[in-house]
Amino acid sequence: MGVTIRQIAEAAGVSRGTVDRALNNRGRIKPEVADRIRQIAEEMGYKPNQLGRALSMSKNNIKIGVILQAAETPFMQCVLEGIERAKDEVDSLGGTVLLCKIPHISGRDTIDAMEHMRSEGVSAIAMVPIEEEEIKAHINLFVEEYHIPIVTFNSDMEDTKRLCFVGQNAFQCGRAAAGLMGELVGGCGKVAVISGYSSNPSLSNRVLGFGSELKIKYPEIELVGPEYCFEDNHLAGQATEKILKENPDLKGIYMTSHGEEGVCRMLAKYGRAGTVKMIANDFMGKNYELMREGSIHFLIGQDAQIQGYEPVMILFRLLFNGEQPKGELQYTEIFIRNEYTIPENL
Amino acid sequence: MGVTIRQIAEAAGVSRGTVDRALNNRGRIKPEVADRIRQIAEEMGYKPNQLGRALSMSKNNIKIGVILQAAETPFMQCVLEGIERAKDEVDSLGGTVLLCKIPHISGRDTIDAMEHMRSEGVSAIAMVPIEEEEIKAHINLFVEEYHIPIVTFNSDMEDTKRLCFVGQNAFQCGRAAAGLMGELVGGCGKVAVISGYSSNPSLSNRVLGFGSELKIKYPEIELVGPEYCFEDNHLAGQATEKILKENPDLKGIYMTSHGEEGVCRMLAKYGRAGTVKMIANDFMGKNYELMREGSIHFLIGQDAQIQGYEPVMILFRLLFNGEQPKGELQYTEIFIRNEYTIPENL
DNA sequence: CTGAAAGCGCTTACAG
DNA sequence: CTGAAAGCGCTTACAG
Repeated sequence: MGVTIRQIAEAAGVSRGTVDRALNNRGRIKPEVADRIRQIAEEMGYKPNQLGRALSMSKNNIKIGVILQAAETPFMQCVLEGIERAKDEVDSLGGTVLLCKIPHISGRDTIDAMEHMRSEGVSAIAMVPIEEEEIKAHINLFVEEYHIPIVTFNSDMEDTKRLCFVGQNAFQCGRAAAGLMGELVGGCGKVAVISGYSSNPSLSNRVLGFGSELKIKYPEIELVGPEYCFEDNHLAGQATEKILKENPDLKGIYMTSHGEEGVCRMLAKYGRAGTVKMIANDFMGKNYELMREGSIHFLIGQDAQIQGYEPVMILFRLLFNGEQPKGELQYTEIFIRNEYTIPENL
Repeated sequence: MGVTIRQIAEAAGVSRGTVDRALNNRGRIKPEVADRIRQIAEEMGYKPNQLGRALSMSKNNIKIGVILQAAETPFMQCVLEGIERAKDEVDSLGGTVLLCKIPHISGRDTIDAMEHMRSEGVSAIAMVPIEEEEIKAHINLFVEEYHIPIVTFNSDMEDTKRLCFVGQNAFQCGRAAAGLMGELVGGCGKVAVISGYSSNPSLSNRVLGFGSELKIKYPEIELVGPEYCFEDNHLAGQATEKILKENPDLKGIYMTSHGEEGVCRMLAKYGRAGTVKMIANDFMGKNYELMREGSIHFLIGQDAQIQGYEPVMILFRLLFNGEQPKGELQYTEIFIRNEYTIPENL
């Protein structure tokens, strides 16, 4: 066990309260005394016990709000697991997490949720933002007027006063896919991209990263598409069929969004599953299965749980210890998996 | 804030001590009373506050010993960071971690360290074992006679009474490399393996996994080697030269151990860097650099920090909460990285 | 079998 | 500017 505040108090011949004031710069203490106490603490190798600290501070009840968008999707379900993990941790440290799940995507609901959280007295908010001016203004309002710090996750909102962002670097994700695809097809031939929505910034950035890196590193690869499938298997299948018909010599497909199953089914129908190299995103749905059977060659993914866990913990550490986040952009790791590196518990 | 033991005591009309006895099955309580209290706790949604628990239990001072082997190597330095992280966490929860670094590899020193830890009164040990009968016997002695649970990490010691193992599944790691190599070389041609020591089980398992999976999935690939380089760059270069001379049509090299730089230098000398596809292990030394410059195509690695962190925390959770580890073999994730997925802080 | 009390290390009004 | 005391939620001897 370490040195305690009581031992320092005894060594310095003062009360514990005085030691506390000295060590935590709370003022209302004679500077010389404070200096002397700090020195003694230093000499004795004092390290504050977080347990005592947390228990004693749990009266203050740090309350953190979380707003999740599109909460029904499989990906967000994983993010949710991370949020729950953070919630348990915060709970066990005497804080509270207030969670608001918005089933689909709604700017109106988001603003309502923010206001609700404010009325509940949260001291900070972690949220998935939406590209709307009103939301942007609201984030700035909360941060500047109400002094409620905000962390964005999953999607960023760059030109706001948000504290930081936790999520994937989608452009880099696309580049990683390009690096893989280039090697898979031997650096030449036709490669197609199928994406979800042209309006979704994450997906667009994957497309952009993929295309630009192919052009730089594998100039002999010809890019087909992007086609859009609206994250729908049937439409993804149709897009695949169209691509296959127009490009019988197709060597690879990069799928930025959901709809993988539709693509694989169509490839199978044309007897091309496994020979057309396929790279997809995220470790959800049937993706592992499709990889095991050889239709998908690589999966690129993110640790969805971390996206839920970190934003909450960043805010907790800020409120509890005054610890600032490490950086404004906290990109999650980009995982590459092949059929041999599928985690066992799935 | 959650429900407290005091609220339950009031609701049940008993003392807090009685609630504690009921909820933690400490006995010395009338069964009916215990049942009723448990039911009330359930109804009120009681979740014990870890903070109060930990603070109160910090009198007992849980002490965990860690024995690190070959502590001077870069890999173990990363493992060490994980140990330090766990140590901080354990400290802040009122426990103690006693660390013993053995600079090289020594069975004698390992046993001395174990005895030292016992004399210091540790309640559990996390250690890197060595393939020696004496160590094996000592592990069993500690577990069975002294009731000091032991977790092995990095290397396992399967036929002992150790609680569990945290580390890489080396065979699977080799298979993952085979899957990558197969795609890199287009499923045919000559591929070589260079390893470190034939006596090291982890390295041998990588070689085995690589070879066996190539045979199954890419029967048209011809395997050259393994050659051994004793983790030395110069010897690795010589091995590479020999392989290149004997196999001018070589398409790929899988390097199971250190010595990557020597291989890459020799490939460059023969003008084959980048065209001979190379896969190496671990995110240390110059590996990222070699990947950025295109000499290494994929790196397979493990989260070294986790190997230090988890064993300590597994033991802490066991001693503090009575929580059993999830399984006997806790394989760390096998990471695949290409030049686009190099973490930013490196 | 049960309760009252002390204690873990820290923070925080309150009194002076 | 400083101290004495109460309290955070739990556990643990001790007394009965």
